[in-house]
Amino acid sequence: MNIKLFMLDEVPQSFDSLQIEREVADYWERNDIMQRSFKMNEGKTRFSFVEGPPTANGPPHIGHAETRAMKDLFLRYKTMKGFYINPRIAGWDCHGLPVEIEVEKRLGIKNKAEIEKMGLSKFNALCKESVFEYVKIWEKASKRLGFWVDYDKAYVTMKDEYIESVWWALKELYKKGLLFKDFRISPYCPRCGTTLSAHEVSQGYKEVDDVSIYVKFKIEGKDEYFVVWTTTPWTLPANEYLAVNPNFNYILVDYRGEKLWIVEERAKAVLKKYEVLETRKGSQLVGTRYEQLIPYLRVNTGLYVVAGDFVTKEDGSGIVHAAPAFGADDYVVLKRENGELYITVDDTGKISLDSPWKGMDVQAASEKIIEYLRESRQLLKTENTSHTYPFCWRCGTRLIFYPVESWYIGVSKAKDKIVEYNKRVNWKPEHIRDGRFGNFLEEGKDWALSRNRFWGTPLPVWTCKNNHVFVPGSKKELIENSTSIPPYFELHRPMVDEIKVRCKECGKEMVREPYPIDTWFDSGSAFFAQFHYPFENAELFRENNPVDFITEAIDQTRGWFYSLHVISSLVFDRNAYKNVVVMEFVLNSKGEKMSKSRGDQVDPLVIMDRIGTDSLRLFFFQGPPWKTKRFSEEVALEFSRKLLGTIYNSYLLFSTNARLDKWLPREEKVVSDLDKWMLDRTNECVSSVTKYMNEYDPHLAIDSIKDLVMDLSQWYLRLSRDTFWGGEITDEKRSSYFVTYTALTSIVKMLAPFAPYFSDYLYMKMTGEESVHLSSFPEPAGYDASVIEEMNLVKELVEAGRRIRQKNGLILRRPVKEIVVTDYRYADIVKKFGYLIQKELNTKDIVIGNVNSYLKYSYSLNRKATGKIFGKDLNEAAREFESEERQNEFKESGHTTVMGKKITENEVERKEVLDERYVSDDIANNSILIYKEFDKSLYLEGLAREMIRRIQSMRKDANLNYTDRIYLHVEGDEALMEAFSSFREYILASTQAEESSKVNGSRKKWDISGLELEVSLEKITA
RNA sequence: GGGGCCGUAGCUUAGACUGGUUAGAGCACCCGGCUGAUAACCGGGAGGUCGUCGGUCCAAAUCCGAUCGGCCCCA
Repeated sequence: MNIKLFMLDEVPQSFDSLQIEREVADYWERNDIMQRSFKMNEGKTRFSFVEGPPTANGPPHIGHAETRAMKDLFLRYKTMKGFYINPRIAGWDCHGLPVEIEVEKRLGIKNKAEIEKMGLSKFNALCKESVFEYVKIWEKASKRLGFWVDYDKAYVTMKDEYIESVWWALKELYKKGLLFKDFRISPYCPRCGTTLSAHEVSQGYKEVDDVSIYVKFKIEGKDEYFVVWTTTPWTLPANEYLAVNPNFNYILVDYRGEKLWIVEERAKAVLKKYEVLETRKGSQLVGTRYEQLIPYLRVNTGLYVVAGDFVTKEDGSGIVHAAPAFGADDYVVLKRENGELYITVDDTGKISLDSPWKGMDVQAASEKIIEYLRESRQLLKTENTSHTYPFCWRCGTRLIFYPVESWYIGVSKAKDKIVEYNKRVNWKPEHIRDGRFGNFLEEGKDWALSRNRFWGTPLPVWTCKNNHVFVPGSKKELIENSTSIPPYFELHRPMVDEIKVRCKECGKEMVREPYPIDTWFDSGSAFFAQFHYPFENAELFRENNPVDFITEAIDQTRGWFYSLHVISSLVFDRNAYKNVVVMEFVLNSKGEKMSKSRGDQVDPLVIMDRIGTDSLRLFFFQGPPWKTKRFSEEVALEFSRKLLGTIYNSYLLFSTNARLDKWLPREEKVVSDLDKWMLDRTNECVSSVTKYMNEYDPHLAIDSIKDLVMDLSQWYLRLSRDTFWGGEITDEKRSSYFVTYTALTSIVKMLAPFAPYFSDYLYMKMTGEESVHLSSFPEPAGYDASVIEEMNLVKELVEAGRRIRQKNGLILRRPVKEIVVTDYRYADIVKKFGYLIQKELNTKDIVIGNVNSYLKYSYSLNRKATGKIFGKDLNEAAREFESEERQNEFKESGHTTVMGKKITENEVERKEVLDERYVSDDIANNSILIYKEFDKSLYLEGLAREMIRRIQSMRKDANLNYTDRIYLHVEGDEALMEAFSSFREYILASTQAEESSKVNGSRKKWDISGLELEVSLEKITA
């Protein structure tokens, strides 16, 4: 053990965590401790981490504080374990809709047209500016929280270098055939000319009454019809397929002379009266060809029945019309059937198909189409339906589903790989892997990458009129292929849009596809793009890939965790990360999500001002990270007061005494079994904390630390106080100081990642070293588990003794003659720790005995067996049998005579009764017996202790210091005076008193179990 | 509509994967103790239909099924 010669430093009597935090923060700042901790393991084994970049479009809330505390916890821990973490930097997510909306709000504008009007250049400049407005607040809160990462070297997703790395990845995907253009059927506002995000759509649902219709599709070459239901007649001209559920039963019915197919369960509701001709499974109808309902569109594909699991029998006819351009399910069918896409409506919501309805708005066209169908006798019936339908949240226009071109990442093509790699990730908690995350991966949906917006990483795709494609994988590649290049440009719109490329295949001019990409692709590239890989830092990237550890809240399962995983699987053919801790949300004290609208979001900075950073952090580490936590200041304070306050007090007690003895920390010979235990117990704790931290179970680690602190304070120090305040410094004292010192320094070090301010404060006080964060984590050492087991038995024994005393009115103050231990498990520990048990239980002796020596047996008549013998005299007989004479006779000979009848074992029940001089209780069940009778000497000693207690109480009331001496005079009942004279020396020494007949100080009368006592005392001055 | 997590004392929770003495702690509460850690410390007590119902089993907080409530993700 390497300990610096250093006098333990004093701490104030009262514990002020806020003051400590201020002092330590200031000290860190002045001495550059953070940067030095970053560098201290340079060249050693790496541990890698990536910060999940927040979009700083508002101030951080308490949930952000939790994730940042969790990240910091493991970074500090790994650093103390000797790992080198580089990069250890912040990161900021800069692009995307949230930023645009923030700017729109500020400008008071609300649609794309207005942005285009003001100019992209100006708008994007504002976005860029806006990003960093909140970063300062985030930095301040993060630093205060003790989240130690390098803020000056933060990666920033809007920098050209970062974007270039993203472009490189996209080019890799393109080369693998995993980046392609396709249609996406999106909610679309024809008036605003824009698609809406899921979030926007969900804001605009309204209850509406619509006309829905049932129409008849004629089967080719037969006089039979499919009954089809729709609420959007304007899509009928674009019909390409009919879908049935292969598992449902469909019936052919005779309905007013016509033969109609409909799903069995809906026939009654739709047709009322009919005759069933035939029943078939949906699967048997698949492939049936039918005639086009409305003949204006020339279709080359389709016009047959397909199977679709999405078909239900809740409403409609169980046969669904599919117009692939206007429905997501319909489009899936088209893809599967490999059909052609027909778009019969233009992007302003007007019919574009050459037909009587051309130029009409889709709603108006629907009415005309219904008329057309009625006239052509294809309409079966109409119905009024009330349902919820989405409207544009900005302008109130009814949304339609409309095909929008989008670039995709071919996730579905590589699904197996993605699913496979997920199995190698260590998820905390484990169920996320196969549950929420695994299920999502199984869906294997292609990733729609492009966005119809402005502020984002530009999609690096140029196309020409002949649909040839050029994807530059770097700035250089773009410049080399461009026909004209501005003198200065950056990889953002609109500058990048101005760059034109000549097509290598046809020589035509190529222009950039106008989209920026999904921001999740930006952040999901962080594990390589933060290095500007592959253009720079290739070695550093390799050393940090896959990343050892990431953690974020659970909303990132389909966000960042997903984008990292997919990008890494597709681009690098390996995992992005090895260990991921998924955190649940922080809720308010009622268990509800905190929200801006409720106004109960709490500002972490305000909380830290009030309860201190260490308290806030400790709150987060209670209970598993993956469990929701209800935040309350009271709960946070309670936990930290209990833990940190106890450690502080322990140090105060220890240092006060050690300083008086001028003890300097050094290794000492361990002399007592109690000391040995404390060391073993500390080592045991170090082992388990290390294990828990390595397994990413921080809550178990902090629990273990807390248990150790309690063992130190409530058991070890309590029992060692006598040793501490002996006069001279002895071997026992040295041993005890050394053990306490070892335990306390271990605790403080283990606690350092959890409560960095407090730990460093005490660490410096007790070691004189620079910082706990520049020190190393305690190494797990061997320990003797049997010693710990033994001490648990000692505790159990002492606890039982106290309990039995209390229950039997044997207050601890009065010594008892003996305690008998009858359980063999206790035999060894009584030999070893008997002195300790004796002291704790205030007994003159402790002995091991056989329980049978302390039990007596009493016998009573077995009433069932003897009822017939004695009849109505049974009660009298029983009384006689219980007399001493009969009992003795029975015990000696095994039989006796009662009321002239012979009684043997068969007529008797035996009961165990504890010797009446001893007591035990139900829980101890005679394994521990306390002798409850007092002889005169014990009685007097007890009275002496009673008197001491009263005198001490009066000393305290008189605000005397424990070194102050007093004059003392006592008067009272005879027994008390006898006790006083018998134990005079003991009483006077304990109370720092001299006897005096004339005392002018405080005077008080006491009642000690009915005995009167009058005490007078007075401080001796000078 | 689909999926996931959670529900144990007034509050914070352990135990659940792997069923087995009396469901274990801490805070608060009540009673008591200690009085050289004193605005600290120690002990005891009270407080639990383990959300509810059903099943499996000799035995269920634990496994299975349903159901109610909370939270989240997706449609």
